[in-house]
Amino acid sequence: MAMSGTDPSRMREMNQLSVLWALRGTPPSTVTELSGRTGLSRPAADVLVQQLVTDGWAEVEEPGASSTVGRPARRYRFRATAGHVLGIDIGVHKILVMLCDLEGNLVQSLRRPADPQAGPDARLASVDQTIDDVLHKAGMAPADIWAVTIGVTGPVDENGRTIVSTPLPGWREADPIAHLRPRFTCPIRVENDCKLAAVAERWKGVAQDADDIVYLLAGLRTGAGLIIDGTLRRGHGGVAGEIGALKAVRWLNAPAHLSACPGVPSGAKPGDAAAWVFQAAREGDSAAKTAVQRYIRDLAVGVAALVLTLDPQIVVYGGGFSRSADLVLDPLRRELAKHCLRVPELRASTLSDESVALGALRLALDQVDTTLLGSRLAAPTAPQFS
Amino acid sequence: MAMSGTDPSRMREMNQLSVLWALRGTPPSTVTELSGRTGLSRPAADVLVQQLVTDGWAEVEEPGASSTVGRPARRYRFRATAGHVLGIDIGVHKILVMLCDLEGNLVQSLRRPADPQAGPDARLASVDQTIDDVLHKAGMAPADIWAVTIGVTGPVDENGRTIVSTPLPGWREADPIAHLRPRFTCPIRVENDCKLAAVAERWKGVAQDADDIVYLLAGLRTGAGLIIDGTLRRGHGGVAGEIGALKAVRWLNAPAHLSACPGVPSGAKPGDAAAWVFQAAREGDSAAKTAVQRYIRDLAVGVAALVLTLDPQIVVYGGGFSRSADLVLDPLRRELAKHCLRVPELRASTLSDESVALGALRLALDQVDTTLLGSRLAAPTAPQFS
DNA sequence: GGACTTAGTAAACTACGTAGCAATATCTAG
DNA sequence: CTAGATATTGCTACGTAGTTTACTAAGTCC
Repeated sequence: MAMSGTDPSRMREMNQLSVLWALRGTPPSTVTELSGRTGLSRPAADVLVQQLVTDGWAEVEEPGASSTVGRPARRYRFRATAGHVLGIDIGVHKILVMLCDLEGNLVQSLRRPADPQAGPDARLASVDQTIDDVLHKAGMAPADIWAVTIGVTGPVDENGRTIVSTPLPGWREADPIAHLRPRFTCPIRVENDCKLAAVAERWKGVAQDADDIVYLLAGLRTGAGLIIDGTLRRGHGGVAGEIGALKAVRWLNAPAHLSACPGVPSGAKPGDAAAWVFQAAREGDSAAKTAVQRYIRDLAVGVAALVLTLDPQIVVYGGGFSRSADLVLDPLRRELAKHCLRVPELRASTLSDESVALGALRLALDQVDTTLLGSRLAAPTAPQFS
Repeated sequence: MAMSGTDPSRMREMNQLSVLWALRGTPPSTVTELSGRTGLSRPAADVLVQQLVTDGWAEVEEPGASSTVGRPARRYRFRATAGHVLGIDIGVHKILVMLCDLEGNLVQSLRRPADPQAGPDARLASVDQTIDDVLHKAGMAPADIWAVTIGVTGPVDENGRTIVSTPLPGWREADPIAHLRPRFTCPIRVENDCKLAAVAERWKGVAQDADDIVYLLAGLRTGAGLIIDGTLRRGHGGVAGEIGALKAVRWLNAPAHLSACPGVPSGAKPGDAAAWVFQAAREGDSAAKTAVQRYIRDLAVGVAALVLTLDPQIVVYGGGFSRSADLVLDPLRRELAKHCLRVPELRASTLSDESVALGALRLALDQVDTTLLGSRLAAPTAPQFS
């Protein structure tokens, strides 16, 4: 709560930021609209937005055919293409790189299959290649990128290194930030995939209306991401949400109920096996129904621990298994009712497997917002370092 | 992140607030010091602080014998006695009312024993009496009170009513805010005792340096209060931290290990029994040592669930049993190491059983800060309503 | 008495708000 | 179909508020 004194030039800076924020996320606006949205007078909004245009933050749209009475108004819009950010999902089976502008409009997206056995060097080389392709197709250079966020499985420390365990072979030796640092001058951040998916769900998914969210990444591995008071929570050491590590919470075994179900086609990959069980349960196979029930019962204990701890508004069921949410949501809700004092709303994710990369984009955009548009308005160029 | 436009008069208001915040929590300051602390020029700080004096927010201290070279400076100080707040702990066995000024200096404190069997009406009548006594001894009227916060056991909803269960007989029927509303015009708030104790620990206890805290109220009942990113978290429905409700977390049974210990003097009250067991364990009694060990083992599961979920910086061991922290902390740390990915710092509370009332004071002060000293500077009088 | 610090005051600068006027379009009446 | 009324934008001039800078006066210690 430490406040600091203000002088006229700072006031102007704040008002300029105010106009900039009023410009963002809206259709091209007239000066009068900006004046109304910021609470500033029309002349003030006018000079401020013109300054934004000369600075490169905004663009003018000369009046065309007007639809209403009165002189047609010149319109201004946020120059979202002044900068771009990258969101990267480094998964076991795929690498996904997304590129969007400052308003979050997707510009380019590229997916490459990855060898599950590949070591960190090979995997990072593949990431490099995918980034190159995306930048090339978008006609951009690394210097045009203002922020990069990378999602990986497993807990991540503040330096972007994976700490405990991860299904990516040898990944604990990898240092993705050091690897990318020579190519990018902008901030680079690495974050856990569950946490990024949670962020994506609040940005473009089913949790846009909530500030307290527990996100479940349900698949062959189970994980969680927490958003509290609208902010992604990493915890003091970056391992918030890792309730699955508790022995009483059998998240490691929960998906095993599915692959152990009798009747699964022999030789099926674990992911396919789970899909088969869900489908069989949907068609009435009693063994499959039992397996799903056991899976949900084990899953519910961990969810209940998260819910009892945080009392969130929504629990989002995401990840690979969210395709089978129709089978899971109602029984899970019933299980939660047994454990919890107050059962939160339960929703199924509608984002596909792009959620991690989407969340990475959002975090990169947040980085830009705080660095360039936070309390000081900087020039519209790539910020340096991290 | 919605910013709003500013004009010169608002700028002055902000600067006045800035000076006020620079004045608080420091010894009486000269204008030059204020100027340095706020970043404002000396003349600006001068007129602003003089305005604060005429408004009643600050007091002048005419220069006495100066200790340094140069003309002795007039000093200004925050008028902490402009308003006061009440912090009330309604417990099973006691009622504690504390009164402090706007800087948190304790003015008056009064404790009354309470009948554990007393119903809500009798208990609230006793609260009324204690409030009256405190106000009388301090020479104040209810109108001098700017905020009231009450702590009770059990989960509390946003209207101050106890939701689920509570050891206070019949308390679910009680409506403390409605009861006190006729006497006070200021905001009244009711909060769970664990949450308040957590706040107290960060204010005056062992967790002043941390922003992510799990507070453990360990006694005959076990509870938790969470502070995340420096803010007390209630959860969406006010039941955050109630991990003890999970069946896999046997917090309800954990203290029973102590009272069930063989050798406990028959007829001892549960609290005395626990104290006896701790003392016996300290003296080497093996049965007592086993009982303590079992207690800690059960306690640790719930703590681990909280820690794995939130990854806090510190866990504070508070409540009635914190007197025996010497026996608990090390074994608890070892248990946590078995469960957790990262073991946070474990500290024993040093606040006595005043922690709930202290936390209530702090929350009431926070209320005053946001209402009167938040974004607008109001006149120094009691705020209205809640 | 000199050095150092604070207190108080006047002038200059900056930024916003209001008022007013010209420009540009649509609507309506004859 | 044309001309006036109406409405909205674009722009400039002026007044107000607040801060900074600069300067003078005042008080204490060495």
